Amino acid sequence: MREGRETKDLLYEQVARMTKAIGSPKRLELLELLCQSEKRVELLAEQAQISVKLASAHLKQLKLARLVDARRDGKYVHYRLADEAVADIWVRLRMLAEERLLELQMGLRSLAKTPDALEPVDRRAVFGKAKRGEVVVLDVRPEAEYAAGHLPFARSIPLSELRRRLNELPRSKPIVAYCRGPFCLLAGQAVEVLQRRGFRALRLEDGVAEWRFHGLPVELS
Amino acid sequence: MREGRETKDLLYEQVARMTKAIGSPKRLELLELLCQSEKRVELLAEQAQISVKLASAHLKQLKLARLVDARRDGKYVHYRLADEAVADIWVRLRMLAEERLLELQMGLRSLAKTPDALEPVDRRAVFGKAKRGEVVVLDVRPEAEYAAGHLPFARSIPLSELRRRLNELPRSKPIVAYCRGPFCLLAGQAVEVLQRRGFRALRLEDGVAEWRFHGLPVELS
DNA sequence: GAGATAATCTAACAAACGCTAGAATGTTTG
DNA sequence: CAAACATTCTAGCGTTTGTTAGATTATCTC
Repeated sequence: MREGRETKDLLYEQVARMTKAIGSPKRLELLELLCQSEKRVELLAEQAQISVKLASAHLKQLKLARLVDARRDGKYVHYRLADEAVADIWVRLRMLAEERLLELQMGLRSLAKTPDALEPVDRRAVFGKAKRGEVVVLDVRPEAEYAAGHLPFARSIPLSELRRRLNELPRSKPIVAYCRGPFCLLAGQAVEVLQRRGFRALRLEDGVAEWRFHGLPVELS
Repeated sequence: MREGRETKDLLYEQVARMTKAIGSPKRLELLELLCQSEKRVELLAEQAQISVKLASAHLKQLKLARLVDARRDGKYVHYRLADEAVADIWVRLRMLAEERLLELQMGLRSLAKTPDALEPVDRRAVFGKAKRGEVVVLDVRPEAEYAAGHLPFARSIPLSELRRRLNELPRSKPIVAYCRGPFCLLAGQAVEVLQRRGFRALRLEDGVAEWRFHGLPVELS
């Protein structure tokens, strides 16, 4: 069975090819961004804080590994995840790393500037309270991402507009802000702004990918 | 928020570190082997058909990424998966690659020598039939792997002993053979042997990791 | 058709990786 | 304590990868 080894090598080789494509910091960030909504290269580059050229190169690799698809629209090229399962794998890899890598846990802790860390907001409880109107769920991502999918009962106020639009928010209820997920800074900054103005605000670490992952509904619009 | 970028980079960096460790053909093969049972370096090297030195180097990387743990026992070092979730990720990555990479599908097809490929044996149906004694489920992996976990109602006859022990098998019922999973050659070879001797035999592509993954029970003993 | 814009391709280089072979370590066994 | 064995460490190699910068392609707009 000498021929078997070669086929076997080919099989693992293919899985490795795909996994390697996932396994780069920038490409993981790009995938996370694509979990929010489909985007053009330039926007991806800006949001991942890399050059357009580099973004393009990374996206090419992701496409070669069949993790994303590209679609041309005039002079723009829009990229999107090739499969729901890619978002799922991203969330799983991140969770496994969070659970097992100390350095990651420390990094996350340093993101939560209010070192309370206490009561990691429970997503099902939030869902219930949002449904009954006991809290306001606030999506602080750019509006296009909100439109592509958001938590049920969530309102959209992008972080960039938050200071201008504080009057839309109630002081009577707690505000639960979320963004792209645990690695994203937007919700943390939003909570900071809100708390400084005297709102009762806290962060939900989930993004839509995490919400979906845990079997909770996600709304389009 | 200049400091935010650095922390963010660190976070993706960590997930990438772990993912990179998974993303190598040999290390994937080693992980798959470790999904079966804990093993010593020498055995892993032999089963993955690489040198002990190389196996040791790869295992070191897996350990550094906290994907596996090592335990010294006399002059041997036993490696095992650090977490159930690692097996789960392996199965998921493999399934995603199977679904999306053409080269992989072709490779798999060339493994199934009987190009029937028809009726990909349904695992739940097998479970039911095995329970009712309508089929014999046969585990053809080495005995130690069987002992560390096997499908319910499965009997163990390692491939290496199969020719000698054919008399233990009934000719009246279908025999369903399985091994380490879709990439493993053992079950295919067993089926070939059995069919040539006039048994009704077919292959179940699952291994215990796939079985577990799909929420079916796995027995110890 | 000229100029502007979005994205990709090419070339180049340093850094990281996969693999091999030789030396070294730790443990058991006589 | 010496010999045998399992495993790891070190050094070296060719290859692949991440990144940048310059040239190129495709599309839109005037």
